[in-house]
Amino acid sequence: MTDSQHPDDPLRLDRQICFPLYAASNLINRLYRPVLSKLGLTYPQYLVMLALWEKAPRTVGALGEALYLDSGTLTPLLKRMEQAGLITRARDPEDERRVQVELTKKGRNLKADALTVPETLTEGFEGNPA
Amino acid sequence: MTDSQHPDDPLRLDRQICFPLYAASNLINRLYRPVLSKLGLTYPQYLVMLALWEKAPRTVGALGEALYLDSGTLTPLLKRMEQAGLITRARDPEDERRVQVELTKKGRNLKADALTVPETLTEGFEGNPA
DNA sequence: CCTTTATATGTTGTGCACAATTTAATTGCG
DNA sequence: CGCAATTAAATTGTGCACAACATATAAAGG
Repeated sequence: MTDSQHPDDPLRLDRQICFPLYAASNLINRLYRPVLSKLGLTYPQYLVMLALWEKAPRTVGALGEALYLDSGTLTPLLKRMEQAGLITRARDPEDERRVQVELTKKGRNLKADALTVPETLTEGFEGNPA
Repeated sequence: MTDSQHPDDPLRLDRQICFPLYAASNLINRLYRPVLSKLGLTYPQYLVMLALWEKAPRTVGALGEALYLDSGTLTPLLKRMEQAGLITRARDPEDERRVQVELTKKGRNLKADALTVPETLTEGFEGNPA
């Protein structure tokens, strides 16, 4: 109906490349949320943990570069993670402008639990009976 | 370096499918923001306008189905668009549970300006000198 | 009728995401 | 040295996005 009325309209929703990307990103967030909440993490917090499990300590700026996020997003997020006892935040004595983010023991130990996350999310795919 | 140390780690950031999707969605938002701000729209508001330019009036629920968003997201967003004079919100007399969202004249007229959005965003691609 | 039950939207609270601005520390450079 | 320019984070304000809950209307069953 819409198609026959406006076949060439560049503003048709089903012509947009970015909309499915936006919708998929929201969907991902919804899928991860119940799984990650068992670990006490949100999706962006989970990404920070992935980055830190690979390499720590890292500065706020280095985390932002890895995750394509700025300090206005990361600072409050990291403060919540510090409150949760997963990380520490400390000014770098070498350069007092920088804040070094380090894993706590609790933060390092969380990786063992996180290992089940990828498979939990792929359950139900590829003929999985669940 | 990370690869040689943890070649099989399923939690490596560069093994995640969802992370590039998340990062791309944020990037899209950043790209659209300056272009859409000239129209007085945010990206989700732009999607609502696309949906309404195709078919209006629509209920809040129908918009949510089209855009994969719930009422907790849409209600305040639609109120801001109503404040901006782009839409009207009115209870459906047929079924008072429903709220019909209709375009105002200003909202309909905005489509002419929005037609430049897709090409503005693709400038710089495909050997475009800009 | 009249009481469930379902449906549609709104409200509240938490947590991003980002632009714009601010603060503070470091680096140049004359 | 002295001071402008740069860099790194933090702050502020706006606007999503969603879960959990609340409200109100409508439909359905006895």
